[in-house]
Amino acid sequence: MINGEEFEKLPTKEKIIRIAADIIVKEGLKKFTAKNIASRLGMTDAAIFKHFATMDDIILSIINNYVYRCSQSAEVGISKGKDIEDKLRQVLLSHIKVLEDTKGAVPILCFDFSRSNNQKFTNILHSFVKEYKNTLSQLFKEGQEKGIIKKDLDPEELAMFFLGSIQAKVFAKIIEQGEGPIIKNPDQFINELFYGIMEKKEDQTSKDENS
Amino acid sequence: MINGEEFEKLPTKEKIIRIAADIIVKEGLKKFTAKNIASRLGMTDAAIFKHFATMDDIILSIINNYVYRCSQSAEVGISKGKDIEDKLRQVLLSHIKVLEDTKGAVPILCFDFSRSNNQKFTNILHSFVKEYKNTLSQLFKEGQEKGIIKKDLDPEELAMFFLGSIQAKVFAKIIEQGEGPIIKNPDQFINELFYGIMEKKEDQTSKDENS
DNA sequence: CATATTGGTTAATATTCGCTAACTTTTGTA
DNA sequence: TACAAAAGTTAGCGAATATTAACCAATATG
Repeated sequence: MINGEEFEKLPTKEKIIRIAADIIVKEGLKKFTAKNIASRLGMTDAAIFKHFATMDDIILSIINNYVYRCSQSAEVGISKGKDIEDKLRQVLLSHIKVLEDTKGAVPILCFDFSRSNNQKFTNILHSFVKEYKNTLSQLFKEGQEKGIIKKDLDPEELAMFFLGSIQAKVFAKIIEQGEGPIIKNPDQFINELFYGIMEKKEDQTSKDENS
Repeated sequence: MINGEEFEKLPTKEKIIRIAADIIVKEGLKKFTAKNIASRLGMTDAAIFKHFATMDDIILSIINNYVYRCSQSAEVGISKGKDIEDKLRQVLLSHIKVLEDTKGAVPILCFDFSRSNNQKFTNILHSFVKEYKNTLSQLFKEGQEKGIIKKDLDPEELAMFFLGSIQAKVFAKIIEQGEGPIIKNPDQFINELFYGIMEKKEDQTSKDENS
């Protein structure tokens, strides 16, 4: 279902979170019910409420869980990177890693809950997107100051373009109901993203962007 | 609500379709109920079933209605365009027009119903995406043959990239809950899409014999 | 004018959902 | 070992949902 051996070892509460996310990702919010979650666990729906007070609490856990991992991955990426371009690359690679790990849950949840009228969810998600956008656009700004990123681009729009491109990949996978990873070749994907925004380096052109 | 004067003149059946689409786009599938639709029309929920046998039939109407417009827009674009690049540009411009007209309904419906387990919906949507993808990738192929599009790019992936980029814009608008158009500057948007894929034109009189 | 159709109502049905209560089993630990 | 807490069960409540039936008013059409 989600992993197999590893999954079985998890405490029920964690299993519920993962199954719930899986249901929302693969079947949509309408199928996110106590009964559906419980049946995948071989339990009755009532047992769910021994672990979560309400169904909304499950959603909150999913959001916090995944949003947290995604935010963390950005910090890790920045600390790992040697220069601006490398930092950006690391942030994106980490992001893609979480993305694959969670099967695209974050963008899908953002999309679904942005349309729910539940203020609690949308607030968390909006501040996540905002924060993440700031992180990226800060890197873009620094890159522009150092002359490696084109100066005529708006950092904020660039950040949304990056987030949007990732969402686009998730979208494509869901539409095509593909089985493999969301982004097949992360390095190539990042190169394509960078292609339009990086200032051309005249010297030492070692272009590895062939497909 | 949707337009005002014009809207009032529509037959109830058409009103139901538009309101239903609006609800799904703005509030998600979970809020798509007979009662919600009816209340916006000042009717009771039972009246809905005088116009549609089942709720699924409403969804089918929405999908067919919007998908048809989207497909048509592609044909119009191709017939309008003078050369490959122009055809592509026209197709995208037409697509964006429908997109704005329907407030992003098509990509959202594709996304939502791809995750519904209703085979009827997904079949229609998948064949739409497939067809639309073919239309675009055919244009890309021709463009590659004529040497105006980079030859190392896979036409099918390119097509999905285009569709994905549009979806990303819809995504961005929903996340940011913006009020204006989904794509503020269509020409600029298309230029950005083209930037990475078009063969650089050094000058008009290149050694290319296809000119 | 007569009347059949259209489009609306209220009331009811079966089903599903979130959630609780009461009870039982499992399990960690004093 | 004793026993309280944790984690399950069944049964059921109240609300919401899709859909239908029975009824009624307007309206198009013969």
